[in-house]
Amino acid sequence: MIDLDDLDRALLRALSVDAGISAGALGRRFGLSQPGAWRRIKRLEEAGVLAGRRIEVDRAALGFGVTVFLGVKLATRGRVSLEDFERAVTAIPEVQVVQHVLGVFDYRLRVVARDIADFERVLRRRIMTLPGVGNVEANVLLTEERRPGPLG
Amino acid sequence: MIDLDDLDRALLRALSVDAGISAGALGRRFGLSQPGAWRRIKRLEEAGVLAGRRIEVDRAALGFGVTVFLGVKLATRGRVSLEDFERAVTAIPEVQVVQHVLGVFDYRLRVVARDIADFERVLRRRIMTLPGVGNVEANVLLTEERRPGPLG
DNA sequence: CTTGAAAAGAACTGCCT
DNA sequence: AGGCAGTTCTTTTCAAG
Repeated sequence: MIDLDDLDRALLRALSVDAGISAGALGRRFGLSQPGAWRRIKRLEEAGVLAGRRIEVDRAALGFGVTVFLGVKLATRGRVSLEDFERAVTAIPEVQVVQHVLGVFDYRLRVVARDIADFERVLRRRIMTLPGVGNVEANVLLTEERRPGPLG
Repeated sequence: MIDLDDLDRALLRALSVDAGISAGALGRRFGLSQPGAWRRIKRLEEAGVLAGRRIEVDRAALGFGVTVFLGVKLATRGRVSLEDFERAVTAIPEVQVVQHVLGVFDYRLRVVARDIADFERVLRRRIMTLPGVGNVEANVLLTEERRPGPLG
């Protein structure tokens, strides 16, 4: 667990908005030289704070206009059912995120579909047939806003 | 709404795992020249499919070991309360994601905290005091797995 | 920490098939 | 659409203050 100074936090915030900025541009923005900014970024990567670079895919542009969050409560319990469920849910292409959680539900899923009719097909034929599924609760995404979050 | 061929899908899948791969390396992997791969990536960006490049920050490495998903039902209704709620919730640094949803809840929040005691502080002093908050439901994150999802 | 420089590599452009 | 060759820019490493 490393702790960052203000400059590290500023760099992480800028990279959270757009990871495509060059080290030189970042340095100019925050009063550092190009190698100076570069070394700080490298240090954050080696410390594991900067865990990776990912692209953001606009699902709506690909015709997947519906995103649904599902809370899933398993009916059966025990170690076996968790593994069975995870293996089966991972095989569904429409499932984008699988979160094992503690609380009212056992799992939270992020599911994408072309439209509501397509989502109903996924729900009935894929989700409800998963091994051990009990209660299922759905929330349809309207808008989503990501924020930098706390950085130490 | 553009539709992709197999090569576009392969490129997007590879970039979903690691957006740091160069166009040259991608081309070698899928039988394209460097400019060939580069032009496809550029086309995906201009079509809006590749919406951006983001970094992934490991919150646990920064001392934020607890992630909680909150479902929030507003008590009061109407256009005003939605905007009030959104403005207030956006000002909480621990709130990483704000999702306006349809269903049992009105909003879903992703909240990070240092530990459970810290989360309780955020919940009592920040979340429960938000304008219009009614029912709140919590799920604590254990593990999370992201998958490429469908690409057309 | 900085500047400056140099080598390697990646990004980008034009022309051609 | 794709490849080849060349140019420009960034990354990456170095020396020195």
